[in-house]
Amino acid sequence: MITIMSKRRIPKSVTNNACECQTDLRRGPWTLEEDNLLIHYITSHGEGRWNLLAKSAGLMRTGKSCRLRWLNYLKPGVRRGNLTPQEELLILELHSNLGNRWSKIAQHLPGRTDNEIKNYWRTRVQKQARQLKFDSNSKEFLEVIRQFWMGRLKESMEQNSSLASISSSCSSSVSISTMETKKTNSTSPVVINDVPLHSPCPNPGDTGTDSLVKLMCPEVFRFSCGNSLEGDCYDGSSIHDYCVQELDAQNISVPGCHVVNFDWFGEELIGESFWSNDELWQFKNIA
DNA sequence: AATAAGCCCAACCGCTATCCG
DNA sequence: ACGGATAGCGGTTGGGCTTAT
Repeated sequence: MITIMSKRRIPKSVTNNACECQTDLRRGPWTLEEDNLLIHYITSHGEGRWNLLAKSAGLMRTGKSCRLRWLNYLKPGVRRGNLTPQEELLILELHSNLGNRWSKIAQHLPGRTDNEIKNYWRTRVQKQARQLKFDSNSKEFLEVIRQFWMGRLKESMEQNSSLASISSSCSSSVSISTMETKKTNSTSPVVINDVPLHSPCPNPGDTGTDSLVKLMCPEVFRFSCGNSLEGDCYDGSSIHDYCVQELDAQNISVPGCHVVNFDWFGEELIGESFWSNDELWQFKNIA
């Protein structure tokens, strides 16, 4: 039995909602008693006909409210709690294909609701976009998501799977090019590895750091291309210093691409901190 | 310790699509 | 074909909680 009490809006009455044609309807957080009524009624009579259901169950709620409460909270199988890296990755992938079609995305994540996914997107992903000063729907931000966020998620999944415990002196580096898309035989759309993943770095041997430089400041990347960055173990500060140094050394004036006073990310950005504060810096495009 | 700011997410709102008589 | 009821969707709100000052 789900007994999590809602902490939301203070219940209040609304009189004579024109659509619901019912007086003195309750709004706000659901009480345990209401939850029990709803669960009991649906267990006995099934879902559907929500307005009728609300009345028959003795709930002073709109049918809409009952439906939402059931689907998002009470229905058996609804999962709560933090999204797994697999789920996050799948959401990012699906959103890149489907856009804000939350219900469609939710169909691929059993137990997760469209509301939850929507909230995740708004609170986590759009927050990232704001911090990077991107439009969350912009091509640039989508690229950042593909290159780094997804990379970190895949990396995390690999680490969690304990398939390899390679000790490295550079565990925090982003090595997208080495991330493999593992295949499974599953036909379920839920399985992340069956989702066509975006291509890794175009250059074999390209390091995550190189990719970051390339993405954030292509002009610097071009100068460093082939010379790499002496390994794949650079934190954000090093990259920034490198870019500034290269820009200065080459006397590069880069239209639309500056390395500006960067602003490190906080530690607790996204769940398990896939983007650490040493991996990205803020930059601006100057048109 | 007190207060402010920001985050999280359940719940609501408005709109559109679909169903059904 | 029409209109009302219902279902479903995406956007928005706002209150409790956490963190920063």
